[in-house]
Amino acid sequence: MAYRETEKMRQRKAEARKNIIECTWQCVEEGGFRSARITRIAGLAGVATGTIYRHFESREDLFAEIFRLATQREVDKVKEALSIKGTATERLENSLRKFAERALKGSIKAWALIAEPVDPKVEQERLIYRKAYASLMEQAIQDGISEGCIPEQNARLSSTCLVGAISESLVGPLSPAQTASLPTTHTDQKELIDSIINFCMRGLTGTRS
Amino acid sequence: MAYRETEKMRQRKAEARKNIIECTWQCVEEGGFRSARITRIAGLAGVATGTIYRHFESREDLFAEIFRLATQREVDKVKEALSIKGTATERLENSLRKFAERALKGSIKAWALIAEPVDPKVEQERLIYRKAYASLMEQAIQDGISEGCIPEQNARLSSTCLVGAISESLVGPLSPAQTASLPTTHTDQKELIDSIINFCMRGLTGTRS
DNA sequence: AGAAAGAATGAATAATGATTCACTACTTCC
DNA sequence: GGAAGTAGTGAATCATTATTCATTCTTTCT
Repeated sequence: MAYRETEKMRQRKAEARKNIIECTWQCVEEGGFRSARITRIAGLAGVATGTIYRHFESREDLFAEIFRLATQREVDKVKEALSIKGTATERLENSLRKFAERALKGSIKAWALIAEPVDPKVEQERLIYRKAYASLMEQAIQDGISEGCIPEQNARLSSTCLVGAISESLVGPLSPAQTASLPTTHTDQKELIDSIINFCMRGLTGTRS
Repeated sequence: MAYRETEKMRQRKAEARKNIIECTWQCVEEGGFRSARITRIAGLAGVATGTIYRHFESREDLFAEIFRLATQREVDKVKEALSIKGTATERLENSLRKFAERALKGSIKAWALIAEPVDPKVEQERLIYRKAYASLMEQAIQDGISEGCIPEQNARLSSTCLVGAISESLVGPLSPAQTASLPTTHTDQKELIDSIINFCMRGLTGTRS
C-alpha cells in the first residue's frame, strides 16, 4: 500500500464539505431549495459538479443535511427564548417575538424551512423539526395551564395555531417573488410583530393584553 | 368559403373544454398541481395531448383557469357563510367552520389552493383569491368592531392570522403524502374543528367561549 | 523517484415531461 | 361529391438538470 488517508487530508475534506454546505445555504437563502441548482452550488464553491457527489450521496441528501443544520439552529433559538425567567405567557410571547424577528430577517430562508414544498427526505427532516417545535410550545402552554395563566385547552393544537398564524402573516402570502411587499422600516416591522403577537396571545389566554 | 364555425360546433368545443377542465380537477385533487401531468389529463379526458393545447395556451394557463374556477367557488362559500343573520362573531365563526369542514373534506384540494407552490400565473390567481378572502374576513371583523363585540385591532392582520391558524391546523403539516394522519371519524373532526375555532375566536374577541 | 490509492473533474448521459407540428379526420357549405 | 377550413392526433422534439464515469491530478508512502 502507498496511500493512506492522513489527518491533514481528513481536515481538508471536512473543509471542502463545509464549504459546499455554506454555498448551498447561500443558494437556498436566495431562492429556496427548489431553485438551488447543483451547478450553481458547485460554481459558488469553486469545485466541479462531480465533486459535490463525492461529499454527498445526492442533491436530496445534501439538502436534507442543510435543512437539519438550519432547523436545529432555529429550534435552539426558540428553546432559548422559552427559557427566560417569567410566567408561561411571558415566555411564550418572548419566543413568538424571536420567531417573528428571525423570520422577517431572512424571509426566503423562513419560507424554505416552513412552507416550501420539498422532496421526501427533506420533508422528513421538516417533520422532525415541526414536532420538536410543537413540543416546545405545547410544553410551555401546558406550563401556563398548570400555572393558571392560560385556560384549559388542547395545547398541541393551540401551538399549531400559533405557528400557523405567525407563519401566514410573515411568510405565507410571500412566495420569494413577492418579498418586496414586506414592511421594511424598523417601526413598521415592530408594529406588524406586535399585532400578530396580540392576536396569538389573546388566542391562548382569552384576555386582552 | 366552405366551412364556418356553427353553433353546434361551438357547443361541442365548449364541452370538450369543460371535460378537460374536469379531468384536470381530478388530477389536482389527487396530488396537487405539480404532479398533474398533461399526458395523464389527456388520458383521462380521452383526447390526445395536442388537443389540450388546442383549448389552452399552455399547462400554466390551464392551471390558472382551474384555479380561478375553484377559488371562486370557495370565496362564494365563505361569503355565503358570512351572510347569515347574527352578530359579527357568530357570522365569523360560521364561516371559519365552513372553511374547516370544506378543507377536511378535500384536503389535497385545500392544500393545492392554499399552500402548494405554483407557477407564476397560478400564483397570480392565488393572490387575487387571498385578497378576496382577506377582504371578506376583514370586513366582518370591522363590523364586529363597530358592533362592539370585537375589540379594536388590525382587522387585516387578524384575518390573516385566522387563515394561517386554520390552514396550518388542517393542511399545513400535510403534504399529500401524509394525508393519512388526519382524524377520520366524524367526532374526531368535530373536536378538531371546535378546538381550532375556539383558538381563533379567542384571538379575535379576547374572551373565552 | 515511482507505485498505489484516492480525489477532482466536467463532458456525456439519462430521465422527465412540456410543447410542437406534419398529418389525418371531420364539418360545413356550394 | 368535393373544396375549404378547422379540430384532433401523437410521435418527435426540445429543454432542463441531476447524475455518472473515464480520465487526470494529488497525496502518501517506500
